[in-house]
This record gives sequence, structure tokens and C-alpha cells, in this order.
Amino acid sequence: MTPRQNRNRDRADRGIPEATVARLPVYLRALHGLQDRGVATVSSEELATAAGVNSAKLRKDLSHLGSYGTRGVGYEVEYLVYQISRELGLTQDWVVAIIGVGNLGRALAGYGGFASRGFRVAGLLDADDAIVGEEISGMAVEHIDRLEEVIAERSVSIAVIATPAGAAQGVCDRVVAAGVTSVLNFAPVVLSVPDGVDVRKVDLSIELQILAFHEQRKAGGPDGYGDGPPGPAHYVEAVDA
Amino acid sequence: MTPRQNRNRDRADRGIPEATVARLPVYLRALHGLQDRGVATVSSEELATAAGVNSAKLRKDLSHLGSYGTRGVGYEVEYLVYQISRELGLTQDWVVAIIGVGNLGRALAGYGGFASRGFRVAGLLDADDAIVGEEISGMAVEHIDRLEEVIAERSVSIAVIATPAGAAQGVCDRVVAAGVTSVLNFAPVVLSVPDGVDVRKVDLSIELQILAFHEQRKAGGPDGYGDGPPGPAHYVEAVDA
DNA sequence: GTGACTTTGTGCGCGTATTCACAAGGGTTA
DNA sequence: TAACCCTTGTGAATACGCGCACAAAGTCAC
Repeated sequence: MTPRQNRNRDRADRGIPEATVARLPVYLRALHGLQDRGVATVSSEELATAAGVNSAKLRKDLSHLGSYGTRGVGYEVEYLVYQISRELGLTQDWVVAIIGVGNLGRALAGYGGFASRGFRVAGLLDADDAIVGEEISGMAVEHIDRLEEVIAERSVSIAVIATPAGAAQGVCDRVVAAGVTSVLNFAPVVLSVPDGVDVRKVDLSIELQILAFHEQRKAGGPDGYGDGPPGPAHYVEAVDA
Repeated sequence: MTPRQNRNRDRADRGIPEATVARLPVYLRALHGLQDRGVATVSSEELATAAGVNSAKLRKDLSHLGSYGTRGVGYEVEYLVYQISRELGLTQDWVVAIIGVGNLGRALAGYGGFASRGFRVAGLLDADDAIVGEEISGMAVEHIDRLEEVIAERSVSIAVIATPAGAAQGVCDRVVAAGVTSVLNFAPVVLSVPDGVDVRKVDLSIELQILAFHEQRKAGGPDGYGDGPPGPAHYVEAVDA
């Protein structure tokens, strides 16, 4: 009898670095790809390449979960998939509600990546009467007035906010009051929430702006030439407008 | 004559930390909000609160751009907006093409946050003949066969990939070959590109998985009880088969 | 003009993340 | 069984990001 279970517990115990957690889903996806191709075993080098990271980083990340590799061989794909899934909590089902059924909300509702990873969309809600009742991806849109009922009745544990910016904080307050402690926010605002509630933000325009910054750098520095029109002049002049 | 221009150059020069760059768009948004409310001057404390960060961090971030504040007073909103915009490269127009006009592509095409920040969507492309020709947000969808022409003729500098996973790498190779060096990828795959090309990834399901991890932790550790079905059993037993 | 007050800009220490490089461990072959 | 090869897991060094706390620098009241 090897004391493997104890070994696992030792490490898996509290305290996986946040940076590692953020990469686990990437590894998981790469592993699923290997699984589909019938690969049974993979080395850290191969997996790292597939996931787009350094192999030492991959090994250190995995070491936080436990000692799941075999020296001289690598990692068994299926087993690793199971362990990462378990660590991320994907072995259980998560019930998701999407609030705001505009273009983005529809895209999210139809996104296949959810269902296949243990996320079940159990509610689509919107404030617009023209949309309420419409059927999207086999699910009827409900009125936002029913938000609290939907969350309670269907045990929603994750709220996805895809409303316009102006409505986001209000919706957020309501879902938090209804007991939700995990929020994925697509609205371009900084949500404020009480301690104990996790908010993650996905912001399309921010990503573009970061790209623009680097693109500009490639082209040769901010604004290319000179440093600037408006200048600090209006500190002196425009102030008395 | 204050030597302000030199001072600015000293700092703005190469080397703004990546973490800072990622926050500049957030500050910029907060500043625009203040501008809309007619606020002329803001302290680092106020702005930091609006942006959801620590005020010392905000000041340090801004100090990388130059010395744009006034001690005892704060920052002039309009001037700061201009400086951050310039640093991010938003004072010039960026031409964007969206490839893949499914639900997500449509959402992106209609996203107001682009136009208002200097990003102009100049092309919508898709491989599906049923979609080609359709008009979305005032723009006709073109066939992916015309990808290279569109990029060249309209000087596209940023490509947004919103295709299914399987098509993403192929599309990426083509846009890179056509001279694009900035890619925003929504497809759930790791794109490989040559040096000099920037890729940023937005992945909806990864964000959800990170939330699930934390949610699980709140509920009391991985899997709650025991540690697991499939287990490493076959490492011990199946080994001598 | 002077002193009190406010807010910026930053030096410094701390913790986290990344990477290198290698010893330890397991498989494999003769 | 023993020697060799391969890959993991990790110690140690380095780099990076964060936030405190304070001196410097400006404003404002009188």
C-alpha cells in the first residue's frame, strides 16, 4: 500500500497559486484535444507546447495538485484530465443564469463550451419586453422581474452579466442579494461587491486597447513624432473658459 | 520655460510595465465617466476608487507616463484622458476586421465600445455562404476568400478571430501572412504565430472555470468529501497486468 | 509673505511568479 | 540484477508586481 492518498492531500490542500489556477483550464483543453486524438500518455514538454507555456512552469503547476506524473514516462492523459477537472470543480454541475440577452447574451447562450465543461445555463433574463418570451438555444427568455425566483428555484450559483453598462451594477446587487457569490461580468463597468463575492471581468474593448498599445510600439513610439498638441497649455489658458 | 517636454520623454520612453498597460484602459474608462459628469479635476484617491484599484498603484502607473498631476490638487481629467489615449495609441484610428460572423461575431460587430475608442470595423468575413451578403450593423458580410484583399485594400491592422475552434489557426496563418501583426482571438485554441505578432485571447469558458474553482473552495474543498473515484488505482494495480 | 494643509511621486521591503538546472525516481534493456 | 536513459518534481536565483509610508511640491487662507 503506497501512501499515495496522503501525498495527494498534502499538496492539493489549500493554496494553489492564482496564476496556476488560471492556467489549469488551458491545460485541460489541451488534454481534451489529446484525448480526442487517442493519445494515452504525454510528457510535460509536449503538453506545454500544446498549451503554449514553458514546460517547467507546467510541471510546477501540476505539482501543486499532487504527484501525478511518472518519471521517465510522462502523464497519463485520462488521469490528468480527471484530476484537473476535480480540482477546478468541474466534476460537479454548475448552474448558470445569463442576464441580458442582447447580441452578446445570445452568443453566450449558444456557446457550446459551457455545457461540455459542466456548466448548465438554467436561465436567460432580460428587461426588454420585446425579447422576453423569445426562444434562444431551446430556452425561453424570462423577465428580469423574476430574477430572484429563478436564482432560488433553480439553485443558480453563477451569474453572467451581459447587460448594458448602466444596468450592470443594479443587476449585480440583486443577484448578490439573492445569494449568488460568483459573477462573470461582460459589462464595461467596475462592479462593486461585498467581500466573499468573486467577480471576473471580460472586456472586449480593453483587450483591443492593449493590442493597439503594442501595435503602436512596433510602429515606433507613442504618436510617432513630437509630443503633443493639446499639451499642458490649457492648464494656463483654457482654464478660464 | 519649464523643461516639461524633456521630463515627459524621460519617463514615457520605452518600458511601461505590462501590468500597467493592462490597467490604463480601465483608468481611461473611469475618466470618461468623470468627463461625462462634468468633473474637471480628480485626485488619485477618487480615480482609484472609480477604477477599483489602490491609489498608490494608480499613481505609480500614471508616473510611468510622466508627471501629469499637480500636488495638492490632483489630475486634470481632460488632460489625463488625452495623455492616456495617446500612450495607448487611441489618438489614431485602428482598422479592424472581424472573421467569423456567428453569434459572437455579430455581438462584436455591434459593440459600441469599439467605435468610440478609435477602432473602426472595416470588414466582416465568414465562410458560410448562407451568411455572406447579410447586412449586420450596416455592413455586408463578405466571403472569407476575399480575406487577403480586404486586409490589403483597407489597411486592416487588427484581426479579430471569432470562428469555430477548428478554423482559427488557418485563419490566423492567413491574416499573419497578409501582414497583420495584432490578433484578438475568441476561439478556444492556442494560436501559434511567428515572433513579432501579438495575440491576445479572450476565453469565456476559462473565466467560468476559474470562478467554479473559487466557488468550490468556498463550499469546502475539492469534491467536498473523499478523494476520488477513478483514482490512481490503475497505477498501482493495473501495472502488473 | 508665511504657515498650514493637501496630494503627488517614489524609495523600499515583501510576497508572488517565472525560469533554470539538476538530483531523484521510475522504466527498459541486456 | 545492473547499467542506462528519460522525464518528473523541486531548490535556488531572478524578475516582477504591489502597497506602505513619507518627503517633495504645490495650493490656499489670512
